[in-house]
Amino acid sequence: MARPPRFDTDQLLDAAVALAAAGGPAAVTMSAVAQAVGAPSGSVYHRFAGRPALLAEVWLRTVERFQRGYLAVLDGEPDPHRAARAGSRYVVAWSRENPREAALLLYGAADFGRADWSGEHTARADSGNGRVFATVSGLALALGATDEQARDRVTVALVDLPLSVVRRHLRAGTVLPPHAESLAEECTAALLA
Amino acid sequence: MARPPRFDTDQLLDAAVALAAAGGPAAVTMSAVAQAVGAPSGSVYHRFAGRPALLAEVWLRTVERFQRGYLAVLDGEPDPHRAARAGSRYVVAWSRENPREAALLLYGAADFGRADWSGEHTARADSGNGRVFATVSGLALALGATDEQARDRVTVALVDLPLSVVRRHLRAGTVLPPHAESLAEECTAALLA
DNA sequence: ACAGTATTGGAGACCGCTCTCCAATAAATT
DNA sequence: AATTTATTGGAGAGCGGTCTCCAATACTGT
Repeated sequence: MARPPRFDTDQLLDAAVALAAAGGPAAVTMSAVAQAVGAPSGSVYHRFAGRPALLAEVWLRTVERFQRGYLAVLDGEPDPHRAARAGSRYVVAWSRENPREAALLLYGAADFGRADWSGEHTARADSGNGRVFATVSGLALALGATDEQARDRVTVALVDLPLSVVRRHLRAGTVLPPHAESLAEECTAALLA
Repeated sequence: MARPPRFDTDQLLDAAVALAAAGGPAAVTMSAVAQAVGAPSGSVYHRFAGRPALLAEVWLRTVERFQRGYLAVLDGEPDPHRAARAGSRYVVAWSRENPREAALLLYGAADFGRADWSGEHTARADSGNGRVFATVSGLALALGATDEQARDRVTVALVDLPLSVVRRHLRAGTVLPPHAESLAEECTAALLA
């Protein structure tokens, strides 16, 4: 019924991921993506309404891919301490397997122009964040964290700390050391003890 | 001997800090800085050789201001455990007092165009990082960290973890909760126990 | 074979940013 | 008062990025 596409959406987003990992969100321009896959700029604008839409899609695809596996790990383990350790380890392992996409996540949605996103895109972002927040809150409750500081501590242990372990390596573009998974797991366990 | 300056270097750098805190490194353009202080673009180019030089100066001034106090705290306390706790607390307290400059430090030198810096600027950056690295290494030794994983754990406890505590609040532009200092201190202590 | 349609391919207007250049200006020195 | 010098003030060229627009294209269903 129509001419088959030579450049599909995922191919363009893959190029955008590579550009962002190498040069930050600012390097993700419509022309750079077009040039990276050898497409004319018209093809890029055919799939994305504009640069904000492209940035939103590349951010959301990446963060949703990560969250899917992360939530599966946290929900798949009934014991909260073991769930926390597995989650921490998962963050590092996922970053090792997907270094370019992990480098993206070290930035924030704001760096990807969240202020210019459409309502649908911001809603998708909020929805994903809400699911993670709910799961972490449930885990914090199971761990007996009642006051705000204790809940913040669980958040640090589950989310921020494993990201810290990988941050310096990803930013430098070097591979993660072999012991990174166990380091993150031990640190998380130490915070929850 | 000459006409007195209406716009001095620190004034321009202050404007650059505000712009970076609000919109990231990409928002720090020569014209934006000029417009922020009401100066013509010529005045900005009179003080900075170009955009890379401006970005280098704003990054280095900020990171050096932070490191000065941080190293003083770490070196001022002979007991390594107490030094670590004090350092962790200092990171949070400094961020509370200097939210815009702290928001800068959440980015990396690479985001401020380190690749385009002059030799002098990269040398300054390396020198500061080297001093911090030396101090943290000395502290790790005093804490009995022998293998690489143990030393990484000290680095996480001293540097990455307190930064994680403040990251989400700074990125969101909200004030740090009152218990942030003690949260960071307790987490650091837990990792070093 | 034919018509319909999504997609390509690229030209070009528009805009903001970088950087250069130079005359005008205002203090300090003699 | 004359001279010197750092700085201001702003105009404008050049460049790269965004976005629009439209003809050409290549495939699908009938």
